[in-house]
Order: sequence, then structure tokens, then C-alpha cells
Amino acid sequence: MATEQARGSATRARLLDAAVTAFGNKGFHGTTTRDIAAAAGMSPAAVYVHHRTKEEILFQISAEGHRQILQVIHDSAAEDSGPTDRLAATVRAFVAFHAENHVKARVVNYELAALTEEHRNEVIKLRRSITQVFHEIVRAGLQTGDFSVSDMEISATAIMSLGVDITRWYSPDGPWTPEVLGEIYAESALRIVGVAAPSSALQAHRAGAAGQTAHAAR
Amino acid sequence: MATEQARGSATRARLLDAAVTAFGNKGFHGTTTRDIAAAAGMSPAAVYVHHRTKEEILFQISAEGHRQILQVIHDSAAEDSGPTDRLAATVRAFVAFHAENHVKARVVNYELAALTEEHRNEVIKLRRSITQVFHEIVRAGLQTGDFSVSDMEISATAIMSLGVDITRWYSPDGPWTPEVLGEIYAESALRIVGVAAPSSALQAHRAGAAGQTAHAAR
DNA sequence: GTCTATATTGCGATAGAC
DNA sequence: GTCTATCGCAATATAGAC
Repeated sequence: MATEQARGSATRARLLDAAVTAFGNKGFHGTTTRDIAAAAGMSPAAVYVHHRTKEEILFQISAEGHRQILQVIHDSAAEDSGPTDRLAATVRAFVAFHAENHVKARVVNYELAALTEEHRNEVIKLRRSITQVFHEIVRAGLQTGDFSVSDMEISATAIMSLGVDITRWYSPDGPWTPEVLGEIYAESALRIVGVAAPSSALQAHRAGAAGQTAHAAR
Repeated sequence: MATEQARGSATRARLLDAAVTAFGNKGFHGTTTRDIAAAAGMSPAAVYVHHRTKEEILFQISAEGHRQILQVIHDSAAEDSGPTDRLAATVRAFVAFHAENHVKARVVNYELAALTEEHRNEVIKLRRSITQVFHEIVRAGLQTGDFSVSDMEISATAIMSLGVDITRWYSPDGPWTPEVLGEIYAESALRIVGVAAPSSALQAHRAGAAGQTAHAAR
């Protein structure tokens, strides 16, 4: 059972931060425990005072990251708002989080295969809760007639993909803040479910205004 | 200079296929050269008869995969068709390819960091060509007035994300064929750029019809 | 071109002093 | 709880016979 308390040792936090950065940039298998220790300013052995194995570090990051995402989208919209507002608010929060925390979110989204089966199953439960939030919003919008899509599940998946894929290409050096990205993607999500964006939310055509700022790996 | 001919040795092809599968499922750093050799039914040493290093195998896969994607989207639409048709055709082809070849495309999209700087730069050039295709279609649609978006680059990125992210979650055991996915995502792409889908392309509401088939890691 | 055997290095994890 | 030192093994890559 994973009933680990988030024991608040400063060293522990430094190690986890170092691991997030390393895993995010070089991948779990591309990162050595020595990398993590060095980035945290410690000896290789220090890692094992706080964590049993390298995989266990990944699990902590992954589980906690998923919980954080779940929290963010739960808190994003009032319970009593309609499907359109809920979808916009949820996407705004989901997208902004993925951009703001793109390194951590990269680990969260792309390193599931490196977990032990037991740990992976635990994380998958959290992922399913996240997926359900999007499914239920789209389902609600279809029931009220606010949304119109040919496949509920694919549409929800497409909307989530917008957020998830940000972690692959996003750079804070690029032209977009997490908030701007959240806003525009919220608009895109509404369009995907067949809601015409209110003209107030639709800013003037600024196509090409951002210019060619392409991040290398995009 | 990478002027390597695609020398058509059967053994070579078997090794590359084995590497695609292994890299796709366990990641580059999670795969050993012994894994590759074993999957190809050969001894560990046999790998080095055909490839200088493990990274060089990844480079071959990555470069060739990118070229294939570029080809697919180039061939997808007639030169003289309008932006709406071109966008739909390109997304259809792009998405179907990523679903059909989801393991290879996963390597293509997620293993750039494992390449040497030189190889990565070469691959990034190919990626830019792919990005440009989408940019130019959206730009064209804005110029003709067929499309309406608040940010050209973000919209093109969002559309590409639909295809790229498929490689993370797609399973052939799921309810969707690559073609169905391509069709629905083409519709979503049109909506993202503000084109209302023609009613002929919009199938009857079948929300919930697919049921709960969620793939584990989605 | 394929094999067996191996050189060599790097990595996860531990031992034991302070 | 941190360190230095190190164990044991796995990984990339090579040597050399057939």
C-alpha cells in the first residue's frame, strides 16, 4: 500500500526536484542515480538514505504529479457551471499546468513504462480519474445539447492530447505564456465539441503576428 | 553527411524492425543491444556488423520515419485543392499514419534527446519541414478567409498534437481503426480552424456508443 | 557475416566510518 | 544523515575463430 506521507525533509525535496529535471530531460533510463545525487549536491549514496530504489523515486514523482493534475482540474470550475464553462475552465487549467510544469508533466506522461507493474497500476488508476473528468464534461455537454461531436471518447481524448503534448514541445523561452496557451486551447476545445466561441473570447486575427519562433524540437 | 543508401539486406531489416519495437516499447535507453539482437534472432555481436553504434540505429529509424511522415502528408492532398480540403486530407493522412505506425512513430516523436547533437540537428530539419506543411495550410486558409483562428502557430501546433499524441495512447486492440481516427480528427482540425464541418461528414450523434473501452495507459 | 568469448566501462545499490 | 569506498552485475562494443 502506498500510504507514504509527504515527509517534508529539505534534502528529500532537493533530491526529488533533481530527479524531476533529470528524468524530464534525459528520461528515466537515461538518468543515473549519480546524476540525481550530483544535481542535488550530494554523494551517490545519499540517494538511498531517502529512497529505496531509483524506480521508487519515479513512482513518487509520477503519483504525486498525477494527483496534482487531478486537483488542478477539479478546482478549475464551479460544480454548478454549465458544460461549456466547465470545459473551458478545465482545459484552461489543464493546459496551463502542463505548460507551467512541462518538465514534471513530461515525466508524468511519458515514463509510465519504467514503473513496476504494481506502481504502474496505481498510477493508471489516477490517470483514469483524470480521463473521467474530461469524459464526463463532454458527456454532460452532449446531454444538454450544448456540444455536438461524432464520438464522445475521441473528442475527449483529442482535447486531452492538446494538453499532454505540450510537455513535448513547450519551452518557456517561446512566445507563449502558460495562461495564453490555456486560453487559446480552451477556445480550441470548445470548437472541437462544436461550440462556437463567443466573440468576446475571440481575439482579433493575429495570424503570423507571433512570427517564426519555432522551438527546435517542435 | 548522411547519404546512406537503404541497403536492402534482410538481416538488416530484421534488426531495424526489432529495434523499432524495442525502442518503442521500452525507450532507447531502456533497450539493450542484446534485446535487439535477441528479437532479431541473432547474437549480440551481429548488431555491430550492420550498425556502428546503438545510437546510429536510432538515427536510421528516426530519420527514415520522419521522411516517411513528410512523404505521407505531401502525398495526401492535391496541390490545387483549397485550404479546407487540404487540411482535412493532410490531417487524415497524418493521423492514420501515426495510429497505423504508432510504435515507430513513438520512437520518431519521443526519442530525439537520445540522438547525438549532429544527428539530432539533421532530424530537426526534417521536423521543421513537417511543421511547415501544417503552418502553410493554416496560413493559406487564413488568407482566403476560410479559416479563422486567434493564433496561426498555436492552431497548427494543436492540430499536429492530435496526431503526435496518438502514438502515446493508441492500441490496435481499441475500438478505432486508423482510418476512423483520421476521419474524426480531420473533422476536429477543421473545427479548430473555425470551419463548420459539412453535414455530410458529420455522422449521427453516437456519443457513448463506443462504451468504456479505455486502454490502460490512456 | 555469424558466432563465442571477452575487454571495459558504467550503473544500481550497499558497507561501514564519522 | 552524510560521506568514501566498493561490490556485483549489466551494458556497449570489440577480438578473433569459423
